[in-house]
Order: sequence, then structure tokens, then C-alpha cells
Amino acid sequence: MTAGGQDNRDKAQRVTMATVGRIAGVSQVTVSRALSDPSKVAPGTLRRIRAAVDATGFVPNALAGALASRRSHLVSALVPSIANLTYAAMIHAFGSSLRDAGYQMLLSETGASPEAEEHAVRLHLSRRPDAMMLTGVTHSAGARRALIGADIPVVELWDISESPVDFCVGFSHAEAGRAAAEFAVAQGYRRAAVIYADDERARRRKAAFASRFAALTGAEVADSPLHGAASLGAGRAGLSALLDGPGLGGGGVVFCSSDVAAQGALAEAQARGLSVPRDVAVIGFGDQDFAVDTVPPLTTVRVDRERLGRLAAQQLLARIEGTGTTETKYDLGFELIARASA
Amino acid sequence: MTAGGQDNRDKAQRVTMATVGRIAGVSQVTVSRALSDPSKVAPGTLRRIRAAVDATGFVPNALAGALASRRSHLVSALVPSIANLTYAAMIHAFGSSLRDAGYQMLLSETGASPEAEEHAVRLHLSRRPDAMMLTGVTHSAGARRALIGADIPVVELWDISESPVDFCVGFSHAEAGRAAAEFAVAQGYRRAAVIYADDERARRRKAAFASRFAALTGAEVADSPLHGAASLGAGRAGLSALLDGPGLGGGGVVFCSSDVAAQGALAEAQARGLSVPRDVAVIGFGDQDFAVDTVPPLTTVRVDRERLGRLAAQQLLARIEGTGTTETKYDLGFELIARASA
DNA sequence: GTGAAAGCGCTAACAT
DNA sequence: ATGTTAGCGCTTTCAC
Repeated sequence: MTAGGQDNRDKAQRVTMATVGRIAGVSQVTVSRALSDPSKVAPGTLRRIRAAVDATGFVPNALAGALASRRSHLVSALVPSIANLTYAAMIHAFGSSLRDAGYQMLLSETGASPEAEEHAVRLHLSRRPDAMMLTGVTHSAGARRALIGADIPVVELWDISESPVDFCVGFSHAEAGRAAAEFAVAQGYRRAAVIYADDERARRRKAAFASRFAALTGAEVADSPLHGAASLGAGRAGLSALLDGPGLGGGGVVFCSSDVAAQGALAEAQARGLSVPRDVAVIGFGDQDFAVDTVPPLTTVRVDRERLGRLAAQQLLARIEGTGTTETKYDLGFELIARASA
Repeated sequence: MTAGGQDNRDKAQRVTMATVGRIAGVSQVTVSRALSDPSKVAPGTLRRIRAAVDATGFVPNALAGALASRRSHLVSALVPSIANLTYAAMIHAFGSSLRDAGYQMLLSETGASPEAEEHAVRLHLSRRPDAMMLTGVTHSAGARRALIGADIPVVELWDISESPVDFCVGFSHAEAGRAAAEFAVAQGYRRAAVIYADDERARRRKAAFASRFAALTGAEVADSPLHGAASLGAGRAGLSALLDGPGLGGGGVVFCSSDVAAQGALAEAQARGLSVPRDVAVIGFGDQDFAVDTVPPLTTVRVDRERLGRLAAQQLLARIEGTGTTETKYDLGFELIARASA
């Protein structure tokens, strides 16, 4: 009745591998082996150890394990925002792939600024992740230096670059903008405008769209920058400004930097009693799951976010295991999906 | 030229506090002190240490620090899905509050099953978080046991219970359903239906709505369960099934388990040329940012997700520091927002 | 198949 | 103000 009751009065007595071993009648190392590679331990021993684990509710200390083995089984992921639907499916796929391989994702938001990102990079590196994922290809010099010094695989996701820190998985945002412009012209539109979020990649798509559209038609492209994140309301306001201004007087097509903004444009048109695409046409970006169900269904640029996330994770894992390639750029492209809104 | 060049041929030479100390001419502990509490170190020493840190690109090893101090400055967060907008703002607020206090959030998705959650709980506990956040109040017995054994503060968010593992921050889903029913009846609706996602809390809101509406009007409430996650398409399909079935023949009001589903119902009504709320009225749930911008603006149940997330983080942090209360339930309530859709 | 010893890079006492 | 000594709870290496 007093068994072992002597020294658990202070703090909750910590259960370690040594505790489990004592109960199972083996040493601490054997417990370690039983948990990490059961085949290295005799069946009977294994049974006793497992019983002791259950009896004590032992939870291994991954901190100590990582410190000793220099493998944390942690992969860092830095994204501008987790509330942004644009990245959600990609992060989900990335995280799932990691989990399937026995890794955990340490996710943080960095906002839009490179300085905040650099701070987050350092913070994450202090946890000794086995690899890191960054969004986009623009990073501060300090962040690049820290990353290189960490000597771990690093993937830059959602964009491509000729000089990644390590390797990148994404697509060309400029090409996507150009493709949208070419589609718009092919559809017969001769007036165009852009509604875009305040985001570096969105600006690149916008610039490419505008210059390509102008080159093809000679028409200048009006634009309406969104303040803050893309949202239904921001999209509505964007189209509203365009419609009330000189840019889109006689109708035309509006290229939006996200499907959410495009959905807002659709709502604004609906509220004004305008017919889409007759009075104003809308092209989105991203092909979110809802794009097919809007009224009318949204013409948009599809990016396979699941595949981006999965490939990034796979390549990272391969490099962690040392079986990776030396490829530095994976361009997964995009696809223009013509539905009814443009 | 050959300075220190002797033993960095194998793997990248690890920079530790000892390395930094050697360069700065102090011992390893002094480096530790300089970094954790600069006031404990002489100004000159501090300068030399900082110079050495910069020169070497030293990044502290938080694994070792956590192991030695038994404080990881890590807080676990388990949510059903990160792609679900319902939780996004709450997680964001939760994570931001933690970051401001010097903690990092270790976020994982658990899906809907308690078994998957239990597995995630164990995995997270192995990282020795200083606290943990769980979504909802339904957990497996094993998960509860592990959590209690871990002896850390645990908050259950987004719902309330009389017997939380530690404490909970949320609101009553049943009351929210009842409030929606009362509002619907007060608006004069005598026929109602529910579109709901396959989620325990959504089912509770639906059941409470249905029984209250029936009690008040004598009318039975039809329902349309969504398969899988709520989405625009699922909401459209939900209303479609209701409209084509017997349940909502002569019009009435539809209570949706999320604003996204409600937005889908709006889209379906629009596609069918139905007027909202005249032909069919719609009540959402959540008051997402877009609810005010739909056409017509969405009548919905507001839940202050930011406040939920912030309060959960604050209480967790207070308990970590030992300054917390022993309160076990924070009911933050909800508010019915009457706009134009019902 | 199992154990003993060393050490991962820090922090927490306790000196001085 | 700074250093010394002991761990934290594991994995790795080498013995047996």
C-alpha cells in the first residue's frame, strides 16, 4: 500500500523511460529500443515494457529525443496568414503529407513583411526543425543567411525563382497574369480592369495582365487596389470603385487577384442589377472549391494547391532522408478554367 | 587564415553557447545569462557576447533549453480543420496572443474523430507543451487521461461543459439554436428547415432549433444534412434538396449551420430566381466577415471568435505563470444579428 | 538481446 | 558579475 509512495509528494512524479524500465525489469535503453524499433527487443521483454508503458501512462519526451538524436521530426511552415483561404488547401496538403511520414508541422503566420518573417525564421530555427517551408521567394538577407546556416532543406512555396535558398515549388505569377489577359482578349473583351490585393505576387499578376492586355488591344487597364486582405466586401468595393470611375464605363472584364475578391465583384454586380458577363465580366484567381458554385460559375485560373503542398512536403522529406535530388525549381503551372463569368 | 579551420571538415560545425563564449572570452553560462537576462551581465561583456553571436550566426537551441528548464514556451492547439473558416479567426487570435507573450503555437488538425484527436494529443504532449488548446468538449477517455497526466493547463474552446478537463471558453450551442428559432418565429415564419454540417456542435444547434421551433409553432422542422464540410456547393445542394422535397414547399426560413452554407443557400435561391427573404429566408451562423456583404446581407448568429481565442490564450498564459484563477467555465455567449435575409 | 557510459546544449542551483 | 557543477531524458556507441 505504501509502495513507491515515498517521493511523489512534491511535484507530479515524472515518468521517464527509466521508470518504465524499472517496472518492466529492464534498463532504460531497452525501453528506448522497444519504442523506437520493437524488432530489436525480445518478445517477452517487449510485452512487459508495453504493459509498463500503459500502466504508467508514459509519454516519451520528444525534446530529449530530438536533442540526443539531432532529429526533431518537426518541419516549420511559415505562411502570411492562416485565415487566407488561398493557402489553406496547400497548407493542409503539406501538413498531411508530413504527418503521414511521422513529422509534425510547426506553423506560424508571418504577415506580409520580410522583417517579421526573418524574426519568425529565427524563432523556428531555434526549435531545430528538420526542414522549413516558406511562402514565396522574397526574403530578407538575414533570413536567407540564417536559413543557409541552419543547413536544412528549405522549400519556397507558391512562387518560383531562379535563385531559391534551396529549392522552390510554385508557378509563374507573371505568366498567370498574361494568360488571363490573353483569354480575355480571345473572348472579345476590349476594356479591362484589375482588382488586386496588396500582395507582392498579386501585384505581379496584375502588372503582367495589364501589360499583356495593353499590348494586345492598345487599351489601358484600370485598376482598383484593395486595402487589406481580400474579402467579399473588398471585392465589392473594388468593382464599385471601378464602375463609378472612368475605367470601366462601358463594361468589360475585371481580373481579380483572388476568387474571394471575384465573388465580391459578382455580388456587387448582382446588387446593382448588372448581368455577368454581359454588363461586366469577371475572372478570378485560384479556383477555390466555391468557384464552380457561384452564380454565374466563375471563370478563373486554377492552381493545384494540393499538389503544390504535397510535392513540397515530399521533396523536403526526401532531402531529409538524404534521397532527394538537386533540382532547384518545380514549376507546376496553372490552368485557365473557362466557366460562365467571363 | 587557418584559424579554427581544423575541425570543421566533417559536418557543419555546430555553434553553441560554448562557442560564442569562447570567442567572447567568457564561459558558456554567461552567454546563457546574457541572452535570457542581459541585466545580469556587465555592459562590456554583453557587447562582446553580442558581437560573437552576430559573428557566428548563433541560434540558440530551444530543445536543450526546454529540456533543462522544463519550459518549452510551446502551446499546442488542436483543431478539426485549418481550412475551415469557422475557426480561422479564433486560431489567429489565439496564436497572436501567444506570440505576443513569447510563446509559439504548435497547431495540428485532428479531423472529426476522437480517436484521431487522442493520437494527436499524445503526439503533442511528447513535445512537452506548456499548455494545450482543444476544440470542443468531447474527447476520448484516453485523451482526457493523458491530458490530466500531463499536468498542464488545458482549455477547451468553442463550446462549454460542466466537466471540462481543466477549463473551457465558449458558448452554448443549444442556446444559439433556440435563439435562432425564437427569432424566426418572432419574424413570423411558420415553416422552417435546417441545413447542417456533419459536426457534433452543428447537430446540437440544429436539434435545439428544431425542438424550439416546433414547441413554438407546432410545425415540424425539415432538415438537410450536408455531406462533408460546409461549402458554398453543399449549401446550395442543401437548399435545393429542401426546395424540391416536401419540407419547404410553401417557403419559410432555413437555419444553416454556418455562414458559408447560408451563402450557398443564397446562391441557390438566386439561381432559381427566388427572392430572399420573401420566397425563402436564410439564417446563417458565425457572422463571418462576408456576412454583411452578401446579397441580401445575411441574418446570422454572431460569435466573437477573436475574443474567444484571445481569452483562451490569456487564461492559459495566466495559469502557466501560476497567476490564473480556478474558474472552469467562460461562457461568452452569442448575439443574433438581424440583417435582410430573414 | 541487453546494458553501461557518454553526451546532445542548454538552465538551475550554488559557489566565489 | 562570473564560473562550476549537476542534471534535464533521451540516443548513440561500444561491450558483453
